[in-house]
Amino acid sequence: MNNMCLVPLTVGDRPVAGYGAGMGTTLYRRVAEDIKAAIVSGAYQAGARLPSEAELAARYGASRGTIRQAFAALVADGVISSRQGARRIVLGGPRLQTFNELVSFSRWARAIGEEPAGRVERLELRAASEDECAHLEVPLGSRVYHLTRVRYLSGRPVMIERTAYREPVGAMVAGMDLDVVSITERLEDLGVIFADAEHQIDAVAASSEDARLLEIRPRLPLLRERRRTADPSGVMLEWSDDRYVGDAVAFTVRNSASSKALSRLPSQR
Amino acid sequence: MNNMCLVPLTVGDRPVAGYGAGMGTTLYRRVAEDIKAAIVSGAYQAGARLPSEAELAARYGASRGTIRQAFAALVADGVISSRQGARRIVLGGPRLQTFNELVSFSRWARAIGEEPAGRVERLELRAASEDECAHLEVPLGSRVYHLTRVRYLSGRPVMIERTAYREPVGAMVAGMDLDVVSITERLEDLGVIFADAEHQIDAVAASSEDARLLEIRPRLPLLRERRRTADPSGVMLEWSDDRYVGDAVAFTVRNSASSKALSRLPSQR
DNA sequence: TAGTGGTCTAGACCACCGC
DNA sequence: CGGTGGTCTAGACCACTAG
Repeated sequence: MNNMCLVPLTVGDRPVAGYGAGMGTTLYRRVAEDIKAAIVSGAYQAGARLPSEAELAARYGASRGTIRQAFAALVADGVISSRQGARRIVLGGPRLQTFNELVSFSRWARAIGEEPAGRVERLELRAASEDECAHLEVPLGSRVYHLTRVRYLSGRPVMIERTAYREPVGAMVAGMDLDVVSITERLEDLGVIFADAEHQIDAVAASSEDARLLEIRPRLPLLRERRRTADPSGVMLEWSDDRYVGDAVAFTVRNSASSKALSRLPSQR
Repeated sequence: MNNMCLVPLTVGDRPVAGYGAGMGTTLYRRVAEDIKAAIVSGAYQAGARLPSEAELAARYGASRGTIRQAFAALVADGVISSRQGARRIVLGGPRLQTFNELVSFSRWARAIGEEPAGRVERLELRAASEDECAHLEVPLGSRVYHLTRVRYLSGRPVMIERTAYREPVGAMVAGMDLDVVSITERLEDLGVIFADAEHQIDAVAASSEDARLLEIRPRLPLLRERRRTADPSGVMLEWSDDRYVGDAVAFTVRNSASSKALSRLPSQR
């Protein structure tokens, strides 16, 4: 019983991605990585029963608490399910994305093997509307940067983003080569940290400007995502209205009795 | 320092809802409930710093691990955020819903103070399509129950649900008074347990049938939620295609680097 | 009934934040 | 620098599942 896929990696390991693994990573993250890798590799199919806590604890020379922490991360990600008394089982379905892939169109595009691109339609510094002040939590009358950009997936226009950036960040955005780079990644290079995001998703008909920019007919259904992103201390950084061509994109959410991260709201009026 | 909102409830307490609280509940759930209640009551505004683990441990006479478990539940729910070295802070925004409110239209409607209703358009037992067999994970040629129902919020039609139920469950559904009851709640009374759900959300144009049932014009944008729900052992119970009137409903998702439960997918084609 | 996960404790060391 | 959260241990008892 040595060459199992769940045996801890020894040397020269370079964890691919996921739980922030790396060289100086924590034990429970590595356990979670190993289990996830084993699932992705097909060693554990959907519905398969995973090893018990006790077995993994022995295999890694770790305490039970550490193994439980690893499993908890996988449950939170919707990868496995857990019930008292029974072995944990693998949940099928699409692989989930990292937080960063959700906030950055470019990162998401590359993660699914598509080539992201962007074309700036409008960039301006202007007084924020009342609505924008509320969402960005800045005083009335503040000036914010507005960016309107068309995003492409392998050459096809699939999304319009209309984003308002709060002041310290807006100035950084204004100085970028917006047609090429990922703003999110560029801002992170500059020390801006995106920590929490709140997404609101609904369906709207394409306006005439939407239709022109996306090269579709007006009134076709668009999937709208309005997003607020905050830094680690809770300061709002951006407020964005993104509209996807209806047949281009869908959102998926996995939830269970223990992990509830999605909410359904009635729209105003 | 006694009558604080975070002091553990003594006797005769009847926790309202949320973390599965009740009389014979666990300590960490009660701590989480108390904190959440304090946030909802306004004692801790968005951005406020919460008490430290050590302080709460002392106040509840609990160990640090238990308090951490309570905080972890709140982080998973997107209610608070957490970073090493700094006090936890309250995140603003809409209150999230329980898993049950997400799966059951009726429960959701009542939670937001609206009166749910339903009108059966069609109910039939027929052979499942190839697509349905795949989603319900039943053999090709299986028979499944199909239900088409229009759902109302305080008298206004806002959603069409087209649901396929896997066999053991379908028979139960067929025997219900579908115009009145919540199917989900009724099934739970009969011992069926909904444990995990996977939601896929996109935008589509209303078909002529959609338009007729929802009393709107054809081609208006609808928010479509396709949902698969499984029982605790991973057996698929239902596969549903729900379509909401565009300006009636939106979904919101809160995510952060530690809790990633949402995924964005390109649709086929 | 044996195995397994859920809850809880008491203590330890470290990394990070803010003063 | 002290306070704080992040990680980890070793052990205990209980509730539930499955054979």
